[in-house]
Amino acid sequence: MTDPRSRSNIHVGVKRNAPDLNPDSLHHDGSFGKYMQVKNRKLHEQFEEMAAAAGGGTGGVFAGVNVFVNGFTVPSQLELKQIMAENGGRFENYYCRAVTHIVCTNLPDSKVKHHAHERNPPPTVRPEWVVDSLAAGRLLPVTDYALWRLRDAPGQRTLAAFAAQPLSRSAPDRPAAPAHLPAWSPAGGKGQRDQSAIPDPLAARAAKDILKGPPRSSRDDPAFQATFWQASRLHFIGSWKARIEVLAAKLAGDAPAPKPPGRGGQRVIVHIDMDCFFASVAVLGNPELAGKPLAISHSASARGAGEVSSASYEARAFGVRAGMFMEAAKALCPGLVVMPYEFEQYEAISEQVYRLMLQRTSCVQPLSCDEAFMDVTGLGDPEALVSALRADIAAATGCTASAGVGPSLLLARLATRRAKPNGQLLVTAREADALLLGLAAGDLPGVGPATRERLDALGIKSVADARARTKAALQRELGGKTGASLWDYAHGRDTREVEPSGMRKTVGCEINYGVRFDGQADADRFVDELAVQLAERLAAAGARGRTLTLKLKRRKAGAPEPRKFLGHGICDNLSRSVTLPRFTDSAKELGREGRALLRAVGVPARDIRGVGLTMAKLDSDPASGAARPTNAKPAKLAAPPPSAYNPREPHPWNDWLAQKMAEERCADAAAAAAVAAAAEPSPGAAAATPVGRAALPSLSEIDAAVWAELPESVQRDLLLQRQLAHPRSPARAAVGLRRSPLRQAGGLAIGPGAGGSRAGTGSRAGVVDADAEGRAAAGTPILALPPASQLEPGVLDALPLSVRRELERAYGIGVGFRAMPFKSPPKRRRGGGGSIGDPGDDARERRLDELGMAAGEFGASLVPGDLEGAQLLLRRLAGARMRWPRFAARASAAAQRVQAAARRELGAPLALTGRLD
DNA sequence: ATCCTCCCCTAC
DNA sequence: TAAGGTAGGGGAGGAT
Ligand SMILES: Nc1ccn([C@H]2C[C@H](O)[C@@H](COP(=O)(O)OP(=O)(O)OP(=O)(O)O)O2)c(=O)n1
Ligand SMILES: [Mg+2]
Ligand SMILES: [Mg+2]
Repeated sequence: MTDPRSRSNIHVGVKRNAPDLNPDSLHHDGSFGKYMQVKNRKLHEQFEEMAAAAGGGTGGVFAGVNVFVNGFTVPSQLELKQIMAENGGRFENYYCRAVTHIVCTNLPDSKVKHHAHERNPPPTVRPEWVVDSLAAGRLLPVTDYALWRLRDAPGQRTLAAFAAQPLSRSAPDRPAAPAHLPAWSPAGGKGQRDQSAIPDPLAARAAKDILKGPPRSSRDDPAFQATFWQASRLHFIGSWKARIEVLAAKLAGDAPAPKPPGRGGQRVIVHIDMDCFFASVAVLGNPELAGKPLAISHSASARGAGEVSSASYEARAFGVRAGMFMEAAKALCPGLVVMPYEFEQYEAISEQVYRLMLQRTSCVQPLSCDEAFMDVTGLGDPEALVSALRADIAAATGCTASAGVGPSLLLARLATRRAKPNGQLLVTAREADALLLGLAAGDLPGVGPATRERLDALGIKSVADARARTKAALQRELGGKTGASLWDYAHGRDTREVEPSGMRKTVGCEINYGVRFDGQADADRFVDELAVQLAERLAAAGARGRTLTLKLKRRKAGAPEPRKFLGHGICDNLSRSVTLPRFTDSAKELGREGRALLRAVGVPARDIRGVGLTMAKLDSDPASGAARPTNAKPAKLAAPPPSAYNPREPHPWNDWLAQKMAEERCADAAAAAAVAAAAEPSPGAAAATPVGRAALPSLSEIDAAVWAELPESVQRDLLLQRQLAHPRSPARAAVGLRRSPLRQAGGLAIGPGAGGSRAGTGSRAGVVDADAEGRAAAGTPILALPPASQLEPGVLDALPLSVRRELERAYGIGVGFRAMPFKSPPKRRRGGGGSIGDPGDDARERRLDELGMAAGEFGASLVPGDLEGAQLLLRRLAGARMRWPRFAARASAAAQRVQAAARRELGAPLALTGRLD
C-alpha cells in the first residue's frame, strides 16, 4: 500500500518522514515484511547503548558469543541481555545466522528443534550455561548444558510455537492423534514425518516464530510498543480500513459505475464477506487442515488466555467463536487445531479481493479487510455477478466468500449471514419480512451485547418483539437515534447508501495490553512513544489536529491480577482532552501535551493498565479551525481518585472483590452462586439480611427448573466455570451497557458515595403484601409505592417505558403517548453529594429508578453501598422465577437489569461467576 | 440552539 | 503465558 497522501499530495507526505525507522511503517508500504528488519535494527541500537552504558567492551567472558534467548528463561531474557552487554557478548533479539548459542529452558520448544536441522545449528544451552560461565570466568562446555529434548526425533511440533503444550488428554474425537501432539501436527495421526515433508509456508512460519520471545510488559521490553503492534490482530484489522481506502480510491476509476435506480427507485446492494477469513488463509498453506476444527490465535494451550481470532465452521459447530479465550475454545473443542497469524497473507489476499470487487463496480464501500458493500444497481443480473465474483475470489485466493444481495444494505448484510459459509443469497423486499421475523433482536446491526441485554430486560428478544413496540417506545429506552434505527431495521427499513467512507475524523493509537509502570517516568516515556506513533499516523493520514485525547485504563481498586497474562483486567476508563491553539502533528508537541494530560488525570503510574492517544479536530475538516482552545488554566482540577481507590478510606468494594478473587479459585463458585440464588427465595425477608454464607453447594445441586431459566450465557458460564472465558467483544472489555447506577468510572459500583448523592427511587421501594396489580398469589413480592405526591417531577419520564407503564397503572395515571419526534425526557436535578469531578458522579444517578424498581418489585431494597443486598436481590429474583411462573418474565428482566449493571462494573455478573474479566 | 467534553457502544 | 485496536455513532450534561 502506498502512503495515503500520495493520492493527492505525493511530495508533502513522503518528505515529512525522513528515514523510516518506525516498525509501524506498514502504514507506509502496506507490508509487514519489513517490520522485523526495522525492529531488529532498533533493538540492536538499544543493545549497543546498553553495552556502552555498562562499559562492557569486547573483552569479557562472552567475547565472541552471540546468544538468542528463546522462550522463558531464568535469568530472564532481559537479564541475559544485560549479562551479555556487560561481559563482551552479543545478544540477538531474533534468531539469525549470527547466533552462536541458543539459550532455552523450555524443553519442548519446536523452534529449537527446527534449527537442529540446519547444517550447522548453533548449540542450544540452558540459561545456566550463561550464569555458570560468568561465575567461572570462562566459557564452560556447552555439552554440559544441552537440552535433552533436542535428542528427540524430528518432525514433532514443528509448527507448534503456539501449540507447544501437550494436551492433558487426547481429543476424544480424534483418537488417532497422539495425545502429546497437536492433532493437526504432521506427526499427529499420520505417523512420523520427515522435516522436509513440511510445506514451505509452514517452515517459513515456523522460522518466523523464532522471532518471538516471551511476551513482555512495557516495564521490561524496550521495544514493547513495536512488538505489540506487530503482533496485535486488533491493530491489524483496526488499521486496515485506513489502508484499504487508499486502494479503493485508486482502483475505483476503471470500473462500471452503478446506474441510477430504475422504477421504484430500488437499488441492488451486495454485501460480501470472506468465510472465516483468517482460518481460511491458514488452510491455504496447510490443505490437510481443511475440514478440521481450526482456530487462529497466539495461544494454543488448553489453559491459554489468548483470544480466538477466527474459527473455522467446523470449530463453530463446537461453539468456538472469535473473541473466546483459548481455554474456552479448547474446552468446547479439545481437538481444536490452532494456527498462528499470517498478517502479510491477510493483507495480500484482502487486496486481491478488493481488486476483484472493484472490477465489478466502482461503488465499493470497504467495511473491513474481509468485507465490503457494493452497489451493483443496473449492472446486470446481480446473482450472476455475485456468483462470478465469488468464483473469481476463490480462484485468485483459494479462499471462499459468501455474499448477500438485497434492496438495502441491511438486507444484503443479513442475507450474507444466512448464506454463509460459501454461499450466496438474494433477498427481495417481499422476502424481507420472512427473513427479519426469523431473527433475534441481537442479529440486527447496531445491537451488541449491551443493547441486547437492555432489550432482553424489556422483553424484546426477537425482531418480532421489537416490531410490537412503537418507535417512540424504543427511542425512550435506547435513545433517539438508536431507538429509531432499531425500529427501522426491525421493519426492514434502511435508507443508507453505499458510499466510499468519508473523511477521517480522528487518528489514534492505544495499547491496553502489557502496560505496567513502576513510576511516573515510565508512564511518561510510554506516552512519549505513543506520541511518536501518533505523529507517524497523522503524517501517514496527511492530517494534523487540534484536540488531543488521552485515554487511560486504571486498574480498579482491589482488582486481582487479570486472567490474561499481562492483560488489563478490571479497569476504570478515563479520558481527558485538550484543544490546542494550532494544528499539530509534531511528536514532540504531542508528547508534551500527552504527558500533561497524564498528569491532569492523576492516575498513579502503577495503576495504569492501558494508554491511548487520539487526535481529533483534524485539519481535513474546515470546521476544526473554529474550535476554541482549552483554557490556559483549566479550572477543572485533576479528577480525584474515587473512594474505592483511596487507601485511607478502605471500601467494602475491596473486600467484596477480594472475596471474588477467592471465589475465582474455587471451582464450584459459579455454580454455588447459582444454587444460592435458587435455594432461598424468601421474598418477605428483610432486605438487609446479610448473605454471609461461606459454604456453597456444587453444580450438581442446581435445580433443573432454575437452570432452565438461566440465560444461556449464564448457563455456559456455569457449565464451563472458570475454564471458560466469555466470547469477548471489544466493547465488553470496556465498561458499560449504559450509565447505570451500579457503575461509575470512579470504580464505585454500589458505593457509599452514592448514598448522599441522591434520594434515589431505589430506596423508596419496600415490601408489602399484595401486588399492586392484584394479580399475584399470596406471598407474591410486590412493590410498595410512595405516595404519588412524592414522586419527583419527571421521574416517570425518565423511566423505561415498561416500568413506567406499570407505575402509571399502579397510580392510576393515564398513559400518554409522546408526540413525535423523539425528545429526551427532562432530567431531574441532582441532589448534590458525591465528590466534585468524580467522573461517575452523574452516571450513578442515571436510571437509578430502573434498578430501584427492579429491587422494589421483588421485595428487596437496593441500598447504595449494599452489595450483599444486591446479591440477595438476585437470589430472590431467581427464586421468584421458579416459584411464581407468572412473575418469571418480570423477575428475569429485573435480574438481568441488575446483572447487566454488575457485569459492566465487575466484568462479571454478581455472584454468578468466578470470572472477573 | 449548538458546542464541547467525557463517556459508552458497536463492528471488524 | 501472549500481543484486550480503531473509528464512528451516539448520549448526557454543562458552557457558551
Ligand atoms: N473478534 C474478532 C473478529 C474478527 N477478527 C478477524 C478475524 C476474522 O477472520 C476477520 C474477519 O472477521 P469476520 O467477522 O468476517 O469473521 P470471519 O471472516 O472469521 O468469519 P465469517 O465467516 O463469519 O465472516 O477479522 C478478529 O480478529 N477478532
Ligand atoms: Mg468474514
Ligand atoms: Mg467480516
